[in-house]
This record gives sequence, C-alpha cells and structure tokens, in this order.
Amino acid sequence: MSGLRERQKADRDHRILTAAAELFRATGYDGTKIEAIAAHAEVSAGTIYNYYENKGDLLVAIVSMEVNEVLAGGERLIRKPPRDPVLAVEKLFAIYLEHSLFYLSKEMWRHAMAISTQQPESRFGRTYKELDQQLTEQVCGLIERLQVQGAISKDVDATAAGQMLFNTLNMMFIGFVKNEDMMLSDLKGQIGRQAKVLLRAITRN
Amino acid sequence: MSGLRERQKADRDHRILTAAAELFRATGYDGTKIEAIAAHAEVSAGTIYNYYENKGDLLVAIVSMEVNEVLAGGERLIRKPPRDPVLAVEKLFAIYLEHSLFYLSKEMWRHAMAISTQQPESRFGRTYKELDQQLTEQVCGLIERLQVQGAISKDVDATAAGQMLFNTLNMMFIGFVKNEDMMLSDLKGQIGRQAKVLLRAITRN
DNA sequence: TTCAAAAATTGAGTCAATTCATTAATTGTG
DNA sequence: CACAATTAATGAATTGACTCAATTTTTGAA
Repeated sequence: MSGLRERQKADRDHRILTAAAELFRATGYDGTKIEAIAAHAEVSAGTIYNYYENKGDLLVAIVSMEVNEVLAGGERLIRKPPRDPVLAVEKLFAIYLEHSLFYLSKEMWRHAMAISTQQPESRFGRTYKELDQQLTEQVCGLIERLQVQGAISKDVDATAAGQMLFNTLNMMFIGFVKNEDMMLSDLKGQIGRQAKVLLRAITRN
Repeated sequence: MSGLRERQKADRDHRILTAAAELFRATGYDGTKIEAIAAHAEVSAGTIYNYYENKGDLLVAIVSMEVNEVLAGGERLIRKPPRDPVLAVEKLFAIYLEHSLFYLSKEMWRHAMAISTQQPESRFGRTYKELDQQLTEQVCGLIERLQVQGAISKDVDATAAGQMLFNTLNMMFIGFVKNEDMMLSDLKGQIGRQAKVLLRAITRN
C-alpha cells in the first residue's frame, strides 16, 4: 500500500496543518487568509478544502492534539491521586491548564470555542463536544476514585459534583482566554477558590 | 428638540431592529442577509451600518432587552426570597430560564455567545460581559441575603458560591442552546441536580 | 423664503471564504 | 509500456459582509 499518492496526501495534509498552526499563532485566526495558508503549504486554496471542510475545521485538528495530550496526563494522575480532594482536583486541573497554550493561543481558543457554539452539529462542533465530555468524565472519575478511597463522602452524587467542577473550570477558562491580560496563575487562583467551596463541603473529615 | 430628523432616525432604528429580530428568528442568523434586513426595513444596506457596527451588533440589542427584563424579574424575587436555599435558587433560575427564549431563538443565542467569545473587546463582547456580570451579582446577592436570613452558614464564601452557581447555570444553558432537542424542563432538572450538591452542603440545618 | 452647512442615505465596489467545472497525476491491469 | 479509471489539484467564479465617495435631505440663520 503506502503508494506515492498516499504519501503525497499525508505530506500535503501535514504541510497544510503546520502552515495553519504557524500562521494562526503568528497573525491570528481572522488575520490568516486561506490563500496565505495555501501559499505557505505550497498548494492551491482549493486543495485545502479537499482536506478540511472549512477554515474552522483546521482548528479542531489542533484542539484535538491539545486535549488528547491533556487527557493522557490526567489519566496518569488519576491512577494514584493525592488523598486530599482539594489537592487532587487542583493537581488535575493544573495538568489541564498548563498544557492548554502549548499548540493554541488564547485567540485560537476563542475562535475554537466560538465555532463549537455556533455550529454544534458540524464536524467541529461534535468533536469539540466529545473532547469536553471526555474531560468531564475524567473529573467525575477522579471524584469517584476519591470516594472509593474514602476521602469523599459516599452520599455525594459524584457525577453531579464532577460536572459542576468541570463546568467551573470551563467557565473560568473561557474567561481566561477572553482576557489577554489574565495570567495562568490568576486563573488557577480563581478556580481553586471556587472548587474549594464545593470540595470542602463534600470532603469527609 | 424632537425634530423631523430625530424622529426619522428613531423610526428607522426601530424598523431595522424589528426586521432583524423577525428575520433572525425566521431564517436564522447566518441565513439572514443584511440586504434582506435592509429590504424589510425599507432602507439601504449601507444605512444599517450607520446604526449598528456590524451584523452581530444587531443581536446585542435583542440580548440586552432579554437580559434586562430578566434582571428586573430577579430583583423582585430577591426582595423576599423563599427561606429554603434550594427553593430560592431554583425560583431565581426559573425566572431567568423561562424568559430566555422570549426574544431570542436558540440559534440566536448560539451566535450571540459565539460572537461574545470571539471578540471579547468589541462593543458586543463588552456589553455581553456586563450583562453576565449583572446576573452573577444578582445570584451572589441572593446567597448573601440567605446568609443574612440565617438559612446559609456565615462561613461560606458567598461570592464564590454565587459565582459557582451562576457558572453552572451558564454552562448548562450553553448546552441547552446547543441542543435543539433539549427542553426547558430537562435543563431545569440538570441545573437543579447540580445546584443541590452545593446548596445542601452549605445550608444550615 | 433662500441657501450653505451639517447630517444621513445610498449602492457600487472591495475583500475573503467557499464552490465547482476543468485539468492533471496516479494507479492497476493487460 | 499503454491506457482507462480513479483520485486529487487548480483557480476562476460566486457569495455576502462591510466600506466609502457621491448624493440627498434636513436644519436653522439671515
């Protein structure tokens, strides 16, 4: 198999994605013309549409990389989480947040979020939602794990608590990417403060 | 000085806004061409741009109406809230949610949210953020009120709790407008479930 | 009433994403 | 190797938001 055609395709795909990632970062999402990506990738504008449905679709590939790496990191933590729920959640969220700007700029995140809201039924929207769900499940998983370990009361609705924590993270993260001046440390502080309210209330003492 | 010019301006503004609201609802945001709004309002496309910065700007006027009416409703409740925190929050959120589709369709909400994310520093973005903050403050206000009334423990960080509750509402509402099949009752159920986790934990017994 | 300044409307023009008919490259078969 | 079928690249054409120079309307001072 791996014929010339397939190699060329993979190569073009890679060139397009790389060019897009570079240009989005350098000149912003709106500031990056499809023609510019095409020129950078040494293909024609039309060709890009053979590989991606539309401009926004180019983003989802990058978002997916980001989130998948973050999920893997989270999985490692959950295997043996800190006993203290506040600490455990803090650590999980730190993994998420510290990786969040590795491939994506704040501006790119803003556009990714916006598109996923605008078109929840597009390929982009569905993929984004799936990634979100995986993250939510991971947080719920941590809460359950802590319940099993006896750190959190068994009476608590772990799924509801996990969702609430993830929602809080998500909302604050949205605020973070909307505000260019906000630092990662500010964000962590804000999330920590709110998560504590819930976690203290459900921690067994 | 209610001269001819001013009356004409107010009239045109009204016609444009009405036309936009009608067409957005009927044919969707993307499906509504500026030319169509102009034709409906009996002005030229160019004129619309003397009244609104851009297409999205037309949405913010509608969102503002919606949220301002909702805030007024909330204020009335807070003056004498139900003693039980779960009930009080449930009731406040019900006011918000039941009004939410009065002027705006789900699709319009999706676009409003998307634009406010995409361009947080635009007029639209800033207005949207302000409305959000007012709603958050109202929820925090309710929690404080319940603390004063002795229904919620004084140890609790009322602002953090209020923000967390509003974030939960907001995230679930985003999910609601992203899912055309979801009913208002489903949404209320989901929010109630999550809010209860926090509220039960901080209610004095 | 007249008319110059001020304010507003107009629609043709620009710009960039996306589409699609045409052209070109690759493949597998005889 | 030749060549028909398949697959993919191309760029000119389309579409729709937004701009702006030209034109029209309104104002109010003389």
